[in-house]
Amino acid sequence: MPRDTGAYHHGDLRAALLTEAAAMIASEGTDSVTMRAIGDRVGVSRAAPYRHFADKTALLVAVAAAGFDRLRARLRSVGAGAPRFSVEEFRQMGAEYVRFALENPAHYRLMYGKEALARKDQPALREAGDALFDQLVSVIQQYQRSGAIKRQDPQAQAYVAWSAVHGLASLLIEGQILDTVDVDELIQQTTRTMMEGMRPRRRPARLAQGR
Amino acid sequence: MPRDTGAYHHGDLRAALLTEAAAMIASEGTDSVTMRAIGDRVGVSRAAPYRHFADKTALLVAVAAAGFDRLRARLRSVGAGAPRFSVEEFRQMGAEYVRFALENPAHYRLMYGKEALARKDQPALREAGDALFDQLVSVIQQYQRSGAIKRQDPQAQAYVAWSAVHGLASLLIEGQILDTVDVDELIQQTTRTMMEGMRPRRRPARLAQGR
DNA sequence: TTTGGCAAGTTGACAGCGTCAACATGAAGG
DNA sequence: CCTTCATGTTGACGCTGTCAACTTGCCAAA
Repeated sequence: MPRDTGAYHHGDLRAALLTEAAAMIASEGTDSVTMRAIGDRVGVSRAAPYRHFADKTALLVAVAAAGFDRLRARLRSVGAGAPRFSVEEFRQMGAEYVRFALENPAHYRLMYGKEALARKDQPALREAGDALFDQLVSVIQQYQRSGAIKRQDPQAQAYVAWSAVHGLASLLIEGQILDTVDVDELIQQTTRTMMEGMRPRRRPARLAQGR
Repeated sequence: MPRDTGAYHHGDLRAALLTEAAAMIASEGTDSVTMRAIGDRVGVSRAAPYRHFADKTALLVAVAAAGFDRLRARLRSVGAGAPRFSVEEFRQMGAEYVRFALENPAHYRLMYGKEALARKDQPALREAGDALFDQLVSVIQQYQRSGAIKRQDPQAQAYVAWSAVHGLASLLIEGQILDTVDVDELIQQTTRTMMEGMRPRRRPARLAQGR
């Protein structure tokens, strides 16, 4: 607190860069993040970030990883209104996922965009993404035990559910869905259809699977 | 064929640029497409493309639009093996959609990437995308008449189905899905779950719609 | 208390990028 | 034959990410 002003060494430049980058992404889009611009905003020269990140991609990857953490935390505190392990509660999680994307479109795009291709090289991003996915798998296992959804490979089921909400989020974010449609309604219908498809069939082996 | 060699005027530069851009995208990714590089490949200077496209984005948008056309044509010729309007036929369309994305990852990414945000300004892209969507809606209407899926707002149902396949395609393309999973199996399960959720309930008004 | 080393920040420079203005060329029609 | 104009070229500009070389100031050892 004392010598912050005019301090030659910044204090915690790494954290400041992450915060500022996230702010710029939210307000002006990822393209607005340049090394010069972010340096100016934080009060530092263009090359200073290279002491903390190997290159611009590494900086963006770190921001993306933080996004996964935020999303995960948000999903964990969902379903307060609905009964535990109810179909409704699971639907609410899906809806919350889509809402996160709609509220943070540029950030969401960054999380799944092509920078993410480096995830194999970027352990931070990989771990953050895996943590989110693992949480989904474990939720699904709980729902299977409660009988709300089919007992199948939970990992595969997680991918299916993830596909549904991620697909809807992407289409909405990228402007592929007509402005005339009611977004909340569409979210409801998507999550409901997905749950309907994952629910156990009434009489398992009657004529469900022909041949 | 006669005066192609050394011709000052190129002949059909616009078409050549589209072809070459698509080739570069497929083999080296969209980032490899620079005005200078594509000019070299086609045998023309860096500024020549500006006689045919307002800027680089316009060129990429045109390539993306061509992608929508290809995808649409491909989907139209699906389901030869399965009975008309069968659940299986519809599933095959979804699977084919995902396969297109897997075979043309960079192109698919371009079609739905941020360049697409300009689609409101780019009539060509908008029309190509809308044409694909309209085709999906009309297919859904046919399936509704045949009784294979629920009779609901076909447009909303189209968005739901689209979300499922687009989401799966995106996750696969961006490397979010573990290498250990069987991709074909996952495609099967995703399309099957989606169809299951869209299928009419056995006794329409028994306890399906609570309240 | 002095001093030496090292992490952290700065500046200058470079190549590559998209793009524009000015210029050149050549095919087509009077 | 000459004019016209779409279509190409070249030079230049500002912006980008990044690196090398330099500077600064904190911290620990003597």
